[in-house]
Amino acid sequence: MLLFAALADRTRLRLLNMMNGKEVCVCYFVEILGQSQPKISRHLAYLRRAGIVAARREGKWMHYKIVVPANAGAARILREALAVIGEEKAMQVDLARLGKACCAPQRVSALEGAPLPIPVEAVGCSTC
Amino acid sequence: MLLFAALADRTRLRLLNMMNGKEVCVCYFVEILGQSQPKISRHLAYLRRAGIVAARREGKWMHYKIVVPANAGAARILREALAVIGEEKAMQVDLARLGKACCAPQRVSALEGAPLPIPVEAVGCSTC
DNA sequence: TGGACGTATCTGTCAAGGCGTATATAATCA
DNA sequence: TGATTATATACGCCTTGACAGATACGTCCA
Repeated sequence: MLLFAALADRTRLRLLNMMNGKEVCVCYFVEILGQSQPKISRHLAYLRRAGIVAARREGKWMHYKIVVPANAGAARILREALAVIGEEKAMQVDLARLGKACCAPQRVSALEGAPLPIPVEAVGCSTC
Repeated sequence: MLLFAALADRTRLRLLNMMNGKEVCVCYFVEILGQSQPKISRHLAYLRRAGIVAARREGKWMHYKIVVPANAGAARILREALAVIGEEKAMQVDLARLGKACCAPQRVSALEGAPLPIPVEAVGCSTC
């Protein structure tokens, strides 16, 4: 299953966790994860090829969000995976840092002028 | 996550599906899946390294069964994955062929004298 | 004790994918 | 139009894992 391969990488799991319930600009991923921009971009491309995320351009910014797989089984697996990884401490730290950066993007030089994440309905429960 | 990598291969999913609720002898895997014995053995070794299955020797036969991962999240994912793949037609065909072979192992020359699978409690729901 | 049988592992080959670096593309701004 | 910014892709290197084929290991039986 292509979905399992997509989930078998820690960076991709962190990206998906940050996208759970939000459509997020790439620049936040780069800033919060502290990893190179090409690396982030490649992993997002992988998730896009796997049909797990969708991209939307807004001027020079790209926003990514999770899309529910057409296959019902894959959707169940993805939901469960998001719920499980969301329980992990490190993932919650990512979300906290994302929330902080969004509250004051001008404080992070790399994020000046960056568009805020946009809430979407969550695929996996992010609060349980 | 190591679990996702273990699930990202069709042969391993078929093996897990056949082990769902049963402890099964390697010879059945080779016979039902129609794949080479070394290939089956390698995938079983992979699953064993990933902590998803356990092996037990009985004379010259080896039996494999699923073990619930210590990590609660991993256990949830595995359970969901087993339930989802169990809905797939091809997986049900595998189970049907396994059931048939077990009813009359002497009919399949390769399985003469092979020990029957032993029921264990299922990790994923195999009937829904 | 030496086959025979069931299973595991080794070897070599190949493709996929992860990474850093460099560069290309797309949109904006001066 | 040219510079700047945000993001994507190309390239080369390296590791992992999938496979086939050969072989080793463990157990049983004659």
